[in-house]
Amino acid sequence: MPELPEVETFKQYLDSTSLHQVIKVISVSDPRILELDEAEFKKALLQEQFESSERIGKNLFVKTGKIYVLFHFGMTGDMFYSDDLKDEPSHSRVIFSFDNGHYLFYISQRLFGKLNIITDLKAYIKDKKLGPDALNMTKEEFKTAIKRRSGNAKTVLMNQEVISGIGNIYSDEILFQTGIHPKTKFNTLSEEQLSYLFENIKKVLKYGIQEKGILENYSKTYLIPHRDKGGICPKCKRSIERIAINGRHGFFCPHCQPES
DNA sequence: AGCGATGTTCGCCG
DNA sequence: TCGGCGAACATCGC
Repeated sequence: MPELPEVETFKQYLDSTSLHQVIKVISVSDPRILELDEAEFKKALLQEQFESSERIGKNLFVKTGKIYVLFHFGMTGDMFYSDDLKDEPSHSRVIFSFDNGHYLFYISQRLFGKLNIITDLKAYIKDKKLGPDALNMTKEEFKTAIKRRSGNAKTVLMNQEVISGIGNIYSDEILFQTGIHPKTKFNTLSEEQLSYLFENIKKVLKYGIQEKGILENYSKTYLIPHRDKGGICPKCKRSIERIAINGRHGFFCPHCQPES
């Protein structure tokens, strides 16, 4: 599921369900999801509580005592909270059992997600070269982040070292709403286009959060509901096209997003 | 049966 | 150094 709006939705879910409960048991059904030794992971968290969480891009950092647990969701991550083990979802990989009899399931169908323990958040962000959070960045941070970027617009938006949080689907939507062709060289965009792009990044991501990342519910005026073969542009009613960029498939409207 | 999927990372090449 | 490209990771559904 997860780009920024989905991870923000997970954050709100975790904050409203899983804080301030002592972790009594951790069950790891597939250790490949852990970026560290399973014993170390458990040692760091057992008898601790999740106190608060912080999201940066697609990363969710959950604080316990003086460390953080990093939840990364890959392409198919999810979480689920329940008071009954029988509710265990398919592809649940790690289960946190709390002292109030509830469980938090970390789900990852394709095992592209990762859990880790982070002792120094600032150092981790620096090490990963994580760009400013796409939702929370200021205009100044945005301008600094994109300085001298010459790659195509879609690739730059999806580069987590430039701005963090935007993935394949939302980059398409943002470029669609801004009227920029996905292959436009970033450093050819005008000041005006950049301002409009900045506004639309915020607007689209906020809308996604408001809709809890449930793409099926998105307004038909968005590109997202039309991202399939035979899709029709909601603005001009012409055909949506699919192109390969950055090892992914992007969708755009050649009429509303002309090549410059 | 084969392809592709909301992500990240690495190696190769220009 | 940057950027484009392809592959790899692992699984499932269309």
